[in-house]
Amino acid sequence: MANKPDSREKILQTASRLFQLQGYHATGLNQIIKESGSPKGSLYYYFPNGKEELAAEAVKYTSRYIEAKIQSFMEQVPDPVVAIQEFIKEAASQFDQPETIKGIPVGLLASETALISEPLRKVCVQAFKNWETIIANKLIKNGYEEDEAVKAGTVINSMIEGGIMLSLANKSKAPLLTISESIPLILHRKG
Amino acid sequence: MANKPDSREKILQTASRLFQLQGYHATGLNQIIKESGSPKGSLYYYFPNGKEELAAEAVKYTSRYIEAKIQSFMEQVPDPVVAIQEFIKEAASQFDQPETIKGIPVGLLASETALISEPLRKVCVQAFKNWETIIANKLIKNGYEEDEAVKAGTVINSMIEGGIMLSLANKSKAPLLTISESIPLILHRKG
DNA sequence: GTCTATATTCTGATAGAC
DNA sequence: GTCTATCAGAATATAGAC
Repeated sequence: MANKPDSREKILQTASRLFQLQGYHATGLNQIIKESGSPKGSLYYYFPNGKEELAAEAVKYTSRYIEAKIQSFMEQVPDPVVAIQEFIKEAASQFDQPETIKGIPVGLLASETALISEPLRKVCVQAFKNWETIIANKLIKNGYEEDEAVKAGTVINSMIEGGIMLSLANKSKAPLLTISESIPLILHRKG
Repeated sequence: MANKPDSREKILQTASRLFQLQGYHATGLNQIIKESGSPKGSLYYYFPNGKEELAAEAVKYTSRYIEAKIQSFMEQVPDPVVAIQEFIKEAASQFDQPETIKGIPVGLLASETALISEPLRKVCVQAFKNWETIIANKLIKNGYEEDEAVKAGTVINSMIEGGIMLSLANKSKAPLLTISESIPLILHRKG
């Protein structure tokens, strides 16, 4: 059980990176198979439903990565305000120099496909929900009422996604850092 | 001076609508000329630099429209918190039923093109800056310190753009309404 | 099962008729 | 100046060799 679907993994990894960076429509299947080094036949063998299926799997792949990262910050930093701020600062750091930008989670792909593909829309919605739940659970664990925690999760997720978009457009980490500064305002002490 | 560049205006109007709704890469020039009823020759006559120039003009066109709308809310509602909340609620209303969705300002196009077209990136950045300035000026007029007002403008703009994205993906106005509820937290009384 | 070569459609762009 | 017909290339997808 050592060398199983290594080719599938490579395609998925390359696709995830390119979809995040360029979006759905700007990323061609030819580019994916070229950069991953795999032939096009493998792509349709592993993802019989073509681009849409590949993109859906890529979103799940990216989502799990981000989930793990958020979870890690929440577990390691006791104060939820500081934990969220540290996560945002880490996300901001990549916008320092344009050539270091690695990806724009799934906001871009979600916007592109929400009106044209139900399967893709649903995996994006699920990704957002998972992230928001991790944040909300951290807040609940720290004394927040459930309803307030869930709403705060949505607000913080919006701020981060919007902030990533502004940082990308401005080629500057400044917008995301400003967002980070405002987190204490959203999470005023409750309990 | 009655029937001047009526054809140009029609192309621009159709292009603006489609770019907002579908994004840059998903919107073909053929679709624009088909829906606007104009021939392709006219498009390249009025926009010699092709798709990129047309998209840049479309962003400016959309930006002016949104500017006027924000300005209108800021002038008619005295309290800045209520004014911003009313603007967000109006933006949210279109996500009630999917078929009524008119557009996603410029966030989608900005994300798609930030890394591949400097001219497009710059017009998007300018649009964001204009909107943020209108909000910041309203806050300054109501006793906010300039530095705080500018930062609040960025935060609110991020929340709105992120909220639009979430509402689009969820096909629900709920995320934007939650954003609206959280505006008082950002704009706690200062002066 | 893995991969290559090809089919079909559509893209942005242009040349040139009127 | 206004528009039509067409270009070369890229898109997704498939057929079929091995």
